[in-house]
Amino acid sequence: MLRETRHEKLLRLLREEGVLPVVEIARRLEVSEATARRDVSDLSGAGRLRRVYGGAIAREPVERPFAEEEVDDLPAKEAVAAGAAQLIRNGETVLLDIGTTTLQLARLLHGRKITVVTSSLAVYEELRADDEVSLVLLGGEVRRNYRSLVGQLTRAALREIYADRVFLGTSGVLADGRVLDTTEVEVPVKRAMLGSARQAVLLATPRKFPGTGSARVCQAEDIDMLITGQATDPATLATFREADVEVVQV
Amino acid sequence: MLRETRHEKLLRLLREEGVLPVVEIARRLEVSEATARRDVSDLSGAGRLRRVYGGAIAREPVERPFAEEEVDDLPAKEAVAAGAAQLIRNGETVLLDIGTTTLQLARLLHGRKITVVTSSLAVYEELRADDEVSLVLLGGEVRRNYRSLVGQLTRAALREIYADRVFLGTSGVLADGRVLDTTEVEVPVKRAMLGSARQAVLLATPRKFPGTGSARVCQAEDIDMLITGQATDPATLATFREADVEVVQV
DNA sequence: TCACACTCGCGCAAAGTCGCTCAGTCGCGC
DNA sequence: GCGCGACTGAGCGACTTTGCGCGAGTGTGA
Repeated sequence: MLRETRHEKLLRLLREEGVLPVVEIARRLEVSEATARRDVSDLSGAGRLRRVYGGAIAREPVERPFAEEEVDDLPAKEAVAAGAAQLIRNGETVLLDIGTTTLQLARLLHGRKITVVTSSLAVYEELRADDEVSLVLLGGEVRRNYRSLVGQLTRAALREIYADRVFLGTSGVLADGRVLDTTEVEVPVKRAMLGSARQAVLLATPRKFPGTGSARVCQAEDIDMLITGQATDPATLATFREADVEVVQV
Repeated sequence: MLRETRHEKLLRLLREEGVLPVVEIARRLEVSEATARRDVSDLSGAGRLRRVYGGAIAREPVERPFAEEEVDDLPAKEAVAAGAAQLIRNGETVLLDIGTTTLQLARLLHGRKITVVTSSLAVYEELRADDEVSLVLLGGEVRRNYRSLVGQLTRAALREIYADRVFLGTSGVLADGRVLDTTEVEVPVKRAMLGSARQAVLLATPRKFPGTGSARVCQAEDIDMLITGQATDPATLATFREADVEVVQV
C-alpha cells in the first residue's frame, strides 16, 4: 500500500474513533507496530493528530454527523427532504437511511399514517413520540458517533423487509454516477437497503456533487430517482438521466 | 486504556457523580488505587478537579440529566439486579429482556467491558452514552408504551445471536413453575431469547410470586437460574429446585 | 488524648511503549 | 542484470506507566 493512502486511512480511522492505541492501529492497518508508530509519528509531526503515550488522538474533531446543534447546509437539505416527503403516500412503508438529510425527511413525516423502517437512531428519536407513525428499527451494533445501527444483524433484518421506497443519503456523487460514503461499515447496510425496496430514491444536495467519500456504495443504475437542488452539476445529472434515473430538482 | 482517555473518563465520571472516593474511581476505571491516586493528582495539578482527603470533587458543574422515573418496589429490584450483575464477567455477551428489573441491571453495567444485546429501548437509552459497553439492538417494531422492540424482525435478529446469558424479567411466577407475562406480543420474543443464550437467568422479586399475567412464557425447566429475594414463597422455590434450577436469594 | 482505621506519597520491580538501528524486500531506471 | 532509494519488520536499550508494599500522615470516636 502506498504510504499516503495509509496515512489517510489512519486519519479517517481516528476521525471515526477519536482515540486509538498504536497496537490497534497496527492491527487495523495490517502493518507491524513499528510501521504504525512511524505513521503516527509522521502525522504527529505534521500536526494532523495528537500523540499520547500508547496511541494517538484525533486533532480534527471526531466526525459527529449529528452534532445536532447545527446541520451543515440545512436549507438545501430541508428542500430536498421536502421534495422526498411529497412522494410518500399514506399507508406506505418507507426505509430511511442514516444521515442528516434523511433526518430532515423524518422531521417532515410527523403525523403521517405510514410505516418508517430505519437503521438511524436519530430518526428513531425524532419519531418515537409520534403515535401516528408506525416505527420499525432494524437491529445491529450501535455506532455511537453516527447514531446508527450496522453489522450483520442489520443486514439480516433487511432480508426480512420489503419497503415501498428507500431514501438513501450520501456523502458524495461522482460525475460518472458513482455514489460514495465516508464510512466503510455503512456500505453493506446501504447496499442491503437498495435490495429491500421497490424504489430507490437518492437524496443529495448540490454540495454532494462531487462531495467527499472513499467507499463506493452503488452507481447511477442502482437508483430509481434522484432528488437534488437547482445548482447541481448538469453533467452528473446527465449521467443519471442516461441511466434511466428520474431526476427531480427542487 | 490510554492514560489521556482515562483522564477524560474520570472527569466525565466526576461530572456525573459530583464526588467520588478514590477507591470507587479505581474500581470504575479498572486500575489500582495507586494509579487512580496518580490520575487524580495529575488532574488536580492541572486544576481540572478539586482534591479532598479520600477522593475528588468535580470542578465543572455536575450533570443531572434525567430525573429517575418511579419504579415500583425499587429496592427489591435493585437487590435482584445486583445479584445478577455479579454473575457477569468481562468479555461476556448478555441478552437483556425488557422490563424494570432488567433496566436496573443495565444501570449496574456501566463501565463494564461487555456486550449487551437487548430489545429494550430503555436499556438502550441507559447505556448509549457509555463507550465501554458495546451495545447491540435487536430490530423490530417500536412499542412506545413498553419501550420495547417486538415482532418477526426481533425473532429474526435473535436467530443470529448467541449470548452467554439471557436475563429475563417476568410479571408473575406460579407455584407450579409457570413463568407469566401480561402482554402476549412479548411472549414469542422472550421464548426466542431463551433459545439464544447458553444460560437463562430469571429475575423475579418476591412480589412476582404469584404476581400477575395471563400469557405463559415458559416453565421452570426452561430456566437455569432464578434470582429473587428472601421473602419469596418457599413452595414455588421448591418447584424450581426440583426442576434443577439454581435458586439465588439475595 | 489516644487508639484505630483509613488514606497518602514514595520507592521498587515488572510490564508495556518508544525511537533507533539494521538488514531484508520491493520497484525503478540504467 | 544491477545498483539505488524508499519502505518495511525485527531487535534492542531507554523511557514511561503500572501495581504493590511500606512508613508517615490524617480523620474519627471513645
